[in-house]
Amino acid sequence: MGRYTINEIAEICHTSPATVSRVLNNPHLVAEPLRKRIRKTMEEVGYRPNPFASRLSSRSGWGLALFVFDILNPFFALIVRKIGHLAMEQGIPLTICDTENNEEKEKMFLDYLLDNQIGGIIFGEGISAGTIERAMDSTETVLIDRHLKEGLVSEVTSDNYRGACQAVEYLYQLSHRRIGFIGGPESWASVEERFRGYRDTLERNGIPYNPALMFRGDLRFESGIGALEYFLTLPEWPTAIFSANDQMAFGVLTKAKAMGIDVPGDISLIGFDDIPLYSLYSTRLTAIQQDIDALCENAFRIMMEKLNGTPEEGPKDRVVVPTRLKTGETCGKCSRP
Amino acid sequence: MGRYTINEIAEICHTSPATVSRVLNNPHLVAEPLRKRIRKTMEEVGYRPNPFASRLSSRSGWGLALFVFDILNPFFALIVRKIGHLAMEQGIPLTICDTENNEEKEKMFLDYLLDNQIGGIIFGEGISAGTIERAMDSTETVLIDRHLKEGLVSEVTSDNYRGACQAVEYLYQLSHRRIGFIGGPESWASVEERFRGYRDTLERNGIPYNPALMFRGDLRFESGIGALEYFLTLPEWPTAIFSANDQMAFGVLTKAKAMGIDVPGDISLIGFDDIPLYSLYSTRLTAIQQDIDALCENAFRIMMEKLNGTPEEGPKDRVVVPTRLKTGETCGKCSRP
DNA sequence: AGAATGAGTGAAAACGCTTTCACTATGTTC
DNA sequence: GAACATAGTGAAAGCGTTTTCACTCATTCT
Repeated sequence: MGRYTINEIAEICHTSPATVSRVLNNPHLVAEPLRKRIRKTMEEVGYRPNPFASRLSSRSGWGLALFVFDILNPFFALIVRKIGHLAMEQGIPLTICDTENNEEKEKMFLDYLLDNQIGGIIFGEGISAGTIERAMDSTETVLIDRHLKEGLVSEVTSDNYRGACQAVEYLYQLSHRRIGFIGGPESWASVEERFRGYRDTLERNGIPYNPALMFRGDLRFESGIGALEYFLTLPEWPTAIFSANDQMAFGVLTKAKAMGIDVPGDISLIGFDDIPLYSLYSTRLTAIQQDIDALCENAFRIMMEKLNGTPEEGPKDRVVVPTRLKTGETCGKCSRP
Repeated sequence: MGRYTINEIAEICHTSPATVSRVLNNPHLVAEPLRKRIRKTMEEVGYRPNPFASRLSSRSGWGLALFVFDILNPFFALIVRKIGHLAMEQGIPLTICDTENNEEKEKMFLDYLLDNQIGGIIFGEGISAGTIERAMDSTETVLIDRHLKEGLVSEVTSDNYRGACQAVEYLYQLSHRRIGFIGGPESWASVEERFRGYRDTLERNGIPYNPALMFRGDLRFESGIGALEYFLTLPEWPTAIFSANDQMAFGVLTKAKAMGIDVPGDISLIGFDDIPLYSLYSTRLTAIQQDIDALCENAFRIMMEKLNGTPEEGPKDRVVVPTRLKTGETCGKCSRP
């Protein structure tokens, strides 16, 4: 525990508490030799500033929070893990808010955080716009893999559009022409981007967009199953399916196996995310890989800049992280007309 | 944000800050009418105490932390979620520490938490004894699904021993006599309990324990695969397998399917945990179900009692939560001698 | 009746830090 | 050489609570 106080350090060094405080917060205001002496003493006695006193005095917020809508989803679990480590390295407490896709819970978490003068909040995809906007009024915010009104918020996203293009382009190269798409709720901007990428790439290759080949899921495993069932009711089955995330892709895969449909023999399948956990499955999924570490590092860096830096109100940062194609065993040359 | 201060409330109510503070912390010390008036005013102006001032003044720690060794494991993710909500309901910040099974990281997290005067720490299974003991010296600790030296720490565990007995008893009822067991590292006490339950139940039924039927895994999916491979090298295959957790059981299941071995036709399989997430798989696993909610609620309750209650140093609490058998599709009547 | 008890309250001193202000040496500028 | 910056430092006043201590009335006990 923080045994020593700033006063004791001051006494030992024959200086004043004010100066000691300065070497902590504005080192350049203290002359070199004195600064070194104070630093050394702190080191020796193992001085730790009392965070409560410091916050009370400076009236600034403390700590970060991370909102995710489903911690059981490995994509978010990885984000939680990564941000958790980044925060710890900087000595910043991180509160995880798992909203379970429930606006009521979002509100409770947010109220509670604002009461406690949180320093900043990082929001993941799937959190309602209302909650984010309310947070923005009172604290620093960064969005990770989530898009809100242009230019208003700092956000870090994968290049969802380009990623989707890569996926469809790849299937096109494999001679697929009837490509199904499994999307998500319209409110998820990042997933809508993938849809745009899908549609544009088709059209760029001279294939008109066919709404019958678009199935809206909810990004969960089960909707993958539903999607495949739907596609099989079509007079002409798609020869390939692009799923907006891995979980649904695995729904497709599982259902296909259960029905004796061969992947990629009968249908090719490509996912989005490339979650390492899914190596559990006996079949390695081909997918567009998101660089989760880069996503988190950028979001965290921007947050730190906001917390430390001058509160200049310029245009908000916007970082786009590239994706890459990770080939697995679920895509093959098209075998049907 | 906490706009009003205790002084302003006092002024409005024509009383002193001391009295206002008392209605917050020791309401019984304030006479009824005055107390009501103060409460009403707080309500009206939306008073929120400043947590920093409060902690600074009372010199007590703040917030809780939860250590888990792998947040990608759904069993722990569920614990994180549940404890997260319990904490939020009580208005207590919760820091998640995902140690990734790495003692170095445990140490960093702990140092950091102690520096920041954490109020209490809840440890999950898989955290090293050294870390826990160090924490116990400086802050309140509760163990969840983790056993340490008898009587020293408060702990909440599933009835691992009884659960294992249930599993083996069930297989025995189905006429299985050659039952394999997939265990975990010896250092995981909860898993060792399952082993004890396995062995004792066999012997109670007149079946001598056969070390060849015991395989030590690491609780990960991959070791399930390894376990099955090992069992198949035996001159006589087991007719049933009891896995100390679901993940390894799914390893077995996946490998069995890949090899064309029928479950439960050729081999029956029972797991431990019963994680809902695994409903993903097309086959519903038979498993011993742990009551995660009860585990978390008890652990949290004990922690709250420690934080609020008198610091009496009696024997530590020890809560054991019962398990139940959840039948799926992976166990059947024994078909081989 | 006088003393002793106890409930209810307020004044004031912490808690450990930040920050403003004033002050003293040093340069720097015409 | 007077007027003025500028760097470096300390004194002291907060920040919003909690907590100790002392005080005032009632009430109860001899």
